[in-house]
Amino acid sequence: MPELPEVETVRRSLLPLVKGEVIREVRICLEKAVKPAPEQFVAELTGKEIIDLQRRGKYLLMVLDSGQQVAFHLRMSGRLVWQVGAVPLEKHTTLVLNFDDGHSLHFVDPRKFGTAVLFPPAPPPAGLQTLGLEPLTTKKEELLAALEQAAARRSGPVKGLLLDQGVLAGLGNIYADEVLFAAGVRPMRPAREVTTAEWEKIYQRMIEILNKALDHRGTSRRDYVDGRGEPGDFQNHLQVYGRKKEPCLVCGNQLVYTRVVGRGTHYCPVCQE
DNA sequence: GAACCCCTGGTT
DNA sequence: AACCAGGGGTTC
Repeated sequence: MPELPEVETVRRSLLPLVKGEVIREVRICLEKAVKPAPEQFVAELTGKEIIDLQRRGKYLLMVLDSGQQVAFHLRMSGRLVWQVGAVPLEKHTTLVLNFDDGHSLHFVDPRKFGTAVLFPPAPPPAGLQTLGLEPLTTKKEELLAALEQAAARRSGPVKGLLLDQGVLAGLGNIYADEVLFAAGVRPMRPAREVTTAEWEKIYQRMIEILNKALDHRGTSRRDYVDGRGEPGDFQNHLQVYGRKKEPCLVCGNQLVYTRVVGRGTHYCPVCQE
């Protein structure tokens, strides 16, 4: 799915479009995508005005004038796209919000993993409550302390720590590989053996890469587009992700593709140790 | 941790 | 036909 830069790009692109819109009609095409159950979901949303869009980790939070929020999670293949006027529903549409002025917001999700949770009355998604620190807005000292502390009580690979949303909110498989390459740290290195100097470097490279990815409006490999349906551009700037067995752009040696914490993982055996 | 699950669709 | 995929929850 969309990782932090993609979800944030969706948020930024949608906010000026949906802010102030009043929900006239809710169409649920996939019942399991929403909470609470469809009847209550529809009843609670209809007539409400969208007053803000926020982001926490990979969650997009739609704030309503009732004080309620809808927590969208796009998972692997979800897209939230703004539409003007009546358009035929795209295949795999799971949810549509139709607004008073004829505009609408379509949730399209081929793999059907994405969710929209209205809370209250539903409880906030568990993953949202236990979310870790925001990479871009947490103070450096605080974030580094949290990373090192988490690393100290963990036996597994450093990549697993960077992907742990309860520690750090928003990195996914693409950016974890990119950050570790830029920092010169192998993804399978035990987290507790990563030195303070290396954490510092991981932190710096992570900030740079996330900001650059935001500048390029995210990475579009397959499904990802922003709220206007526009793809991002950062796929053209990836250093290792998706380049299995191709030459390293820094040293020319062949990149390695392997499996770490169950995820396909790219790294350079020369540049990363 | 690893293995499997939720799904569809693209690639080998 | 088999395997893979940007996520994450559950179960050993």
